[in-house]
Amino acid sequence: MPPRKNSRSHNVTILDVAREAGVSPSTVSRVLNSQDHVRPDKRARVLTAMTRLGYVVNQQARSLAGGRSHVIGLLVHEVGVSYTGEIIRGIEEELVAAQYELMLYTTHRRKTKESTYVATLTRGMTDGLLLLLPLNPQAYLESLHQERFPYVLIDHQGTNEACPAVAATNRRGSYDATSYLIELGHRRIGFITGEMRLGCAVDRLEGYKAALADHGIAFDPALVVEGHFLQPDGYAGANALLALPDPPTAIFASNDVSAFGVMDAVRDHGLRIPEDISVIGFDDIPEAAHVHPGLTTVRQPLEQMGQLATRMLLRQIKDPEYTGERVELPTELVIRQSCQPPRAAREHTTARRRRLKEGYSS
Amino acid sequence: MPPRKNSRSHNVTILDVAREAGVSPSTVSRVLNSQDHVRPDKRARVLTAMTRLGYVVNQQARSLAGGRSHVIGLLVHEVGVSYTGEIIRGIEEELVAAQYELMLYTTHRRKTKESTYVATLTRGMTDGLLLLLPLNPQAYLESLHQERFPYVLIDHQGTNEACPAVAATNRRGSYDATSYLIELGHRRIGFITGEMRLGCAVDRLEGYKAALADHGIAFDPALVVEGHFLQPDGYAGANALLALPDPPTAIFASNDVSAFGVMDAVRDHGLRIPEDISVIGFDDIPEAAHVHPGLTTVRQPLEQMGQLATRMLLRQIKDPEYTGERVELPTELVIRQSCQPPRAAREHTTARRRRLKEGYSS
DNA sequence: GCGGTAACTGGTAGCGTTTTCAAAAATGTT
DNA sequence: AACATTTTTGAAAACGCTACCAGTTACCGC
Repeated sequence: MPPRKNSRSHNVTILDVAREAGVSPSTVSRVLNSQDHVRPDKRARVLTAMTRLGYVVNQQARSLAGGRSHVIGLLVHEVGVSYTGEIIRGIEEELVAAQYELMLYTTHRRKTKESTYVATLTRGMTDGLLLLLPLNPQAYLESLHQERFPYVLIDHQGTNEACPAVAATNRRGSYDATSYLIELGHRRIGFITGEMRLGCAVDRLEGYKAALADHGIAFDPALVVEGHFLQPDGYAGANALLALPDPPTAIFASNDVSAFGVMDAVRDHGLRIPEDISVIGFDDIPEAAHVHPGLTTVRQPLEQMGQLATRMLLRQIKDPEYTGERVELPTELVIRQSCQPPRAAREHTTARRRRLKEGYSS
Repeated sequence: MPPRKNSRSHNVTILDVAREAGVSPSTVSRVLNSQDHVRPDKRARVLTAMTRLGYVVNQQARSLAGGRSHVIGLLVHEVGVSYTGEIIRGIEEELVAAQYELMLYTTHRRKTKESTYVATLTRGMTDGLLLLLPLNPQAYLESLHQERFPYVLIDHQGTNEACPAVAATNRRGSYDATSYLIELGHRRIGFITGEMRLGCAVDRLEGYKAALADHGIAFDPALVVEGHFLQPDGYAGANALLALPDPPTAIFASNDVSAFGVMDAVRDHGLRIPEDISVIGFDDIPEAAHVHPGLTTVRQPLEQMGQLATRMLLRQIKDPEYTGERVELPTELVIRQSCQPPRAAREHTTARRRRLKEGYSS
């Protein structure tokens, strides 16, 4: 007697479909995988039989039999931030079109040996892996590579150029934002870095420096504060910058979330945005448009990045010969209301002094 | 000749482990599933053989053979908001302990017939389903129920009391928050609702009304503005409330995100929080603590809710007899800096008038 | 020591697919 | 009409594991 999974009634299998349609299981399988070499009339018979019986393919069996599992894995550090959400949206869009499912792996929870970890991911469960902004991917990247397991990095500047990856033009975006502030007339521009272990954070700092240099403005290390892409970092950083003897007239935060922290700090000092201090961010997460004043920021095409990465991964899965390359998507300066030219030197200082005093006394 | 999956070398299976350890495949399987009835020495031999060979279990085969798939599905409306993120964190914690994996399904992307959809979910891929704040779950809830497929609702007030679900004491939390404001001395309290198709939003409005009634304050429909849990809703709602001839002295937003919108609007009116207007939220997402002033809010134990739901689901999977019940976790008022007593009537109005004028003129 | 029970162990038949491989049918060619 | 191709088809063997069924061994009380 065949063991039943549960007490549940017998699942309909391709055998049932085959019987119903009067063909062999092989033919049903061929129809399922939309292969050629099936006569149109039989294909139609199979299709109707499938709908009549309410057949649903069993992925487990399919993948065990040597097919693909039709699942890809997403390795992500933190879910629940807009940045991740936007990218996942892009991934899902592409996946649903390709009839693939998404397996979520969060890195912070893992304590097992990396090697085993990758093996687990690799073995059967998924056909490929998307690595979203990994902090230290060297460990598994190597195993992945030598196992020739399909993967794509998202938003990571690998040391290895050969890695299939998609990212945004971080350096360029940062350069543009800084130039924009300079062209508005700002000369002292504060900068709050991101998590400097991440290549994108380094690139953004470099873009800032390059823009300064190209416009003949000396780089002042006092204007750079280290952060980690978090709101409190922006808050603390801005506080430090505003306490400077000669504070900046604009602050560039390495991502929108920390820019929100900056905005809070600026307001806590009794200063107004953009009248007293201009603030600019990076990412263009949805909140940037919802905040008041609207945050001027550098748009990363997050959703598009997710889509592209997924397409690259799926292509790798289909065609083992294809090894994706590194792609950079263009950033774009999104101008909202959080920046304006600084006040003329004299008027500026007096007005700010007055306002600072007011702010502190309240 | 056995067909090879790829050109990859032969995967190590339990047969290899069995040979290496000098036992039968059955014994290896028993060790894998940590069943009893295996002598310690053999178990040890198997374990060492497994590590020596670098064995990794093949989940597909395992589940196909009638075991569990060791995967649960999470049906979620929107990923990338803190609310979801916190809950997922809780889910993951529980899952990693139980050696389960997480499959992510986002609802918005689906256009297929519900019935097929559930069947797909049900068939093989996952052992159970977590439904996070589903908008209209009736469709699949029914099929799920009659298929006796394990599932747990998170943060949803089903019409059916029998549904296994975990939620927070929304009504009570809202009652507490409103009472707190009343006890501070507020009499006119604005309320911004959440998405009213969701039970939790309805409950929160009810809690607000109940607190008002219990304190002998007449309910004024003019003070209630409908929102959908989004930041712009809070902004627009607060603007509407502040434009009232007799504006509220405090605003209660149905979730933190819309409370942030309220804070923006209040500031745009040149008013200060909490001196001129008190603001209170609901959820206690991480940002609530990072914003300035810190947002007083009603804490939902989101992470804990995720954990509990997962535990309930896993228990259902293990024990088909067990049908989870509805559980409500207690909310807690988290007092930060965004509320204070309203100014005494006279001083209050003059001060606000002055400030309003200032705000508008700038 | 002996039957009886309980703890172990191995053999093997599936689970539902895909994938050869070869046979059968259809098509084209002279 | 006979032959050479090319499409279509079906049978059957995996894929790696679990679950059932016997068969072994170990333990216990007499």
